[in-house]
Amino acid sequence: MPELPEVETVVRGLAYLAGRKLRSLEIFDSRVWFESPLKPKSLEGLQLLEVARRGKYILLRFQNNITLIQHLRMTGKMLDSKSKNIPDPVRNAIGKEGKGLQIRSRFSFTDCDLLFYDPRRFGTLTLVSDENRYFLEKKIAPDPFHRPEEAFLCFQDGVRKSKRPIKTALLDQSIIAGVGNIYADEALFLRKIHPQISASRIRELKKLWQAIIALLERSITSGGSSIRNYVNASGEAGTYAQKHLVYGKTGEPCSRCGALISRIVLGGRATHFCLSCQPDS
DNA sequence: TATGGCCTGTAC
DNA sequence: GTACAGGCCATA
Repeated sequence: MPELPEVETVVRGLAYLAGRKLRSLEIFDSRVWFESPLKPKSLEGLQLLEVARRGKYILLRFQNNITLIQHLRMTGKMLDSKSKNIPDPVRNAIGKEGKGLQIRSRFSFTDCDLLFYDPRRFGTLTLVSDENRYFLEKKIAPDPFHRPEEAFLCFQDGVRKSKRPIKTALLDQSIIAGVGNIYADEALFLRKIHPQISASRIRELKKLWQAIIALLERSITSGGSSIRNYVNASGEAGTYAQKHLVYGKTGEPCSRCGALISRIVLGGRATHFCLSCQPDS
């Protein structure tokens, strides 16, 4: 499920689109467009200037200060219709969009088509003329890679004043943008922090921050986690899932001490940790 | 601050 | 059949 490294991989995979003109944007499922203040037509004929990212959001920046903000949520994918290894359901649905199939939207550029494929329909497209206002309203923290100093201060502030379990705080995008369930569990394991400890009690926040950054960087290098159905724009899978130490390892021996990995539910999310390495106090 | 709902494919 | 996957939001 796309967290920051997976989204970054997608963004890099879409960089080749910069400079092209968008002929049309078709929305086949109005659900993905529900919160957009501008109409798809306002993009027609505009040049795509760059593909960027903030946290888990993909930013398609067009002329006239118009930005298409995309969130893949759980199962969203951006696929080039000409790519050879796109999933069969997508290939079979090309040309039949909007007939109950899972292609939710199509971007027609001057010489290629991008398909927004999203079986679970959680993903969103939002067209705005003021990017900053959008993120301000959503309370999304600064991006940890693009604005590291501000992002750390925001993280420090948010963690210090939250009494929620630290795991829950790490999933809060107003505290740190881009961390999801996988990297939250992995980061807490690396720092030997029990996921249920109150956020405000965590010391050495700089070390936790650095562990998260290092983790995200390593995953980006591997092209993302590719757990379940995540793929990049060409339909290729990342390899970082092979390096997970606790996520999805319930009942397996801890790579550090051999104790069995535990699973609890926190904030409604599966949480994996080593009780021996991450003591409860 | 905690919970349920949104969704549908996949694994048991 | 049923449980589960989880990012985010609305609601209490």
